[in-house]
Amino acid sequence: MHRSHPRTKFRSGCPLNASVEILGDRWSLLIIRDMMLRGLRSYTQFLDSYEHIATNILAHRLKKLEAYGIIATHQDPLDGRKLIYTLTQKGMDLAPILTEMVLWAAAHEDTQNPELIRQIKKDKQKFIAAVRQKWVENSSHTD
Amino acid sequence: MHRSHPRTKFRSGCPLNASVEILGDRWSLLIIRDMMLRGLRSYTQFLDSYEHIATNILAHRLKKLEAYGIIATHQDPLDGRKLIYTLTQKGMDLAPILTEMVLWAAAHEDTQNPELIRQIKKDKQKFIAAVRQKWVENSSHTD
DNA sequence: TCTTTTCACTTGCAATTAACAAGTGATCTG
DNA sequence: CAGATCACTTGTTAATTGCAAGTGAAAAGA
Repeated sequence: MHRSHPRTKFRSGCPLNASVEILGDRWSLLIIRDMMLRGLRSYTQFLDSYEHIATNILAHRLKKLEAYGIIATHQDPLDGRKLIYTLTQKGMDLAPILTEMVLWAAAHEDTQNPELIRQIKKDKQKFIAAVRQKWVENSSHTD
Repeated sequence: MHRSHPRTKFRSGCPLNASVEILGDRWSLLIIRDMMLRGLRSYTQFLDSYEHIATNILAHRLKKLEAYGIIATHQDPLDGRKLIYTLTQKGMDLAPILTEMVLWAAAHEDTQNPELIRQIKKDKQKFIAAVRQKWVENSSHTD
């Protein structure tokens, strides 16, 4: 493991295509949401999240996200069984994408969490800054 | 066809989850990019695009995007064989998401199209406004 | 007019990926 | 030291994707 980068090249050089190849599936962004907005950090926490990802898919996605440098894995110093997953800087830089995706769905689909939407609409940049600040405070970013 | 909405409900009420369920695959956003940034409007044009989508997948994606109200389909008045695919307002509202995805990949992956990236970085809002203006001018939005 | 080409697909099949259920080994807790 | 918890792995089945070929309607060319 701990490949710094996957071996396959992208289908094209288009930056949007790169994003789609890295993030374009039904689970990756939800794992990142759980880390970024809900502060989740462990395998079982992700398993127990709203949408109920299958355990083998979760394992694969965590490996992929780590391979792309979006998350980092550390051992819990207090519990030898536990692993702690954290967002890297690259992972935190996904905040604007998640934010825009929340706004789009809130505007065009029937969704919940009006408080989150209200907060983002009120001041988008402030929201992103607050999320980033929380990450700076909580993380041991040795990555 | 022409269902106004797919019958299945989302896995959760989270707005990000809705976006992921609608857009989270390896092709949808690329079709939207081709329409939004490259002005493509027909089936064969999408087939011939950079990443070479398979024809059956393209047909499925177009149906899905239409079912979600992201694109609209019209007959070409000058050619009975041709169908013209256009973005709806809901589809145009994806511009900020695409823009942020381009910026993220440009910052963290090895990508091409530096001119596009320069333009977006220079003034993001102006870029989005220009894309939207082009759509207003070119589209027959009877949707 | 009649053949060929273009257009938007569909169909069939193989390969890949996702989802579900159960199990594993290391570690911790009571 | 028994049972629970942790982060997974290992089957197996279902669904999706990708590839190649084909189809029917409409247009263009000879």
